[in-house]
Amino acid sequence: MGQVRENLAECSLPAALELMGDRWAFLILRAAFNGLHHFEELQQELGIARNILANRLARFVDHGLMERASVPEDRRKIVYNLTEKGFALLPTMVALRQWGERWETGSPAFPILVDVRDGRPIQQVAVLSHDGRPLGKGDLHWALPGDVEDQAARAG
Amino acid sequence: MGQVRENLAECSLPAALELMGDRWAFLILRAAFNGLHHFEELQQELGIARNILANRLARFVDHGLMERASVPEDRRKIVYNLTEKGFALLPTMVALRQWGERWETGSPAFPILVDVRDGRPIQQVAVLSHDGRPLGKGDLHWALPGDVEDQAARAG
DNA sequence: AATCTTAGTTTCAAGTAGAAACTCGCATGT
DNA sequence: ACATGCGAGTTTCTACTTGAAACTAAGATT
Repeated sequence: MGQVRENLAECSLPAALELMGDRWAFLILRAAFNGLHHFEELQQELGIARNILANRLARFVDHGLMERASVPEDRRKIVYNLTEKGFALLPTMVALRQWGERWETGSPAFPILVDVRDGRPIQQVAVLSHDGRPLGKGDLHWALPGDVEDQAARAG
Repeated sequence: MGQVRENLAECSLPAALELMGDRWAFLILRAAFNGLHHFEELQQELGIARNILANRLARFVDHGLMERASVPEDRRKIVYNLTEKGFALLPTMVALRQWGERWETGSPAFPILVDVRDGRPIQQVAVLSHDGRPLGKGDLHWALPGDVEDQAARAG
């Protein structure tokens, strides 16, 4: 992989990490993916401190990852639902979980994610080239604006 | 997506997050992907406090994400290199960055990652079915051990 | 009316992050 | 050989964050 020393701080990773860069963020997200929508459910399932959970949920709502609505049938209850933006973190979450399975816990944790159509397990999340080849260690390169347009022009 | 309330804590996400669940972990990783291998380089590039950097590097080495070696030509210098395990976090990191580009900073940050062969930008990291279809909100389901083997047997 | 639930907030102790100064082995210039 | 500088940390001390537990305030239940 090439060396690009300029501009490392200007990418969107820091922005993403400001929200997701703590121990609980992905765990709350995963619980939400799994159909937990209420404060008490989340708190008990995760074992997170109540103040921290309240703080994180508020942050998620502020940043548009979740929507907070009260339930009409029982107006004490609040429902937290993932927005499209929140759901868009699924690939990241799955990638991290798969990494953990492969390299930390030593493989297939259950439950596993399957395609609802055929019940088959999903693929490993990978970095793919434009035509779908999986890209590894030596296959990647950082490019600046000019480079990419040149290449696209040459290719197309 | 189905509801699986049992067993949420038994998956590998918490294990992965113990290592990667802080603000700096992915930034250090990314810097390493980008060819920064020395303490001072990392410290200056990231603006991280020296004690925290030292602590994180030690943890990465402990957990086998990086290898620490001293440089023969200048024995003051230490080189930190990603192991296979560390490199295996690339899809997670790229997924998170792409999410940030799409939803936080509002798109194409430079430099971008391209395939070194043809110079073309990489695909969006996605969750794919066994046959390569991208899977979205309603397409996923959590399955327990028995379910999956049944399906595989039925399909194959 | 009394009690229970849900979703928080408050309080305070303990832990972690951050900035700055310090150490220590090694290299370099003279 | 000696002074100076550098690379990779460590120490110290302050400020912020986390976490556990108790508390609160609407709204539901009996």
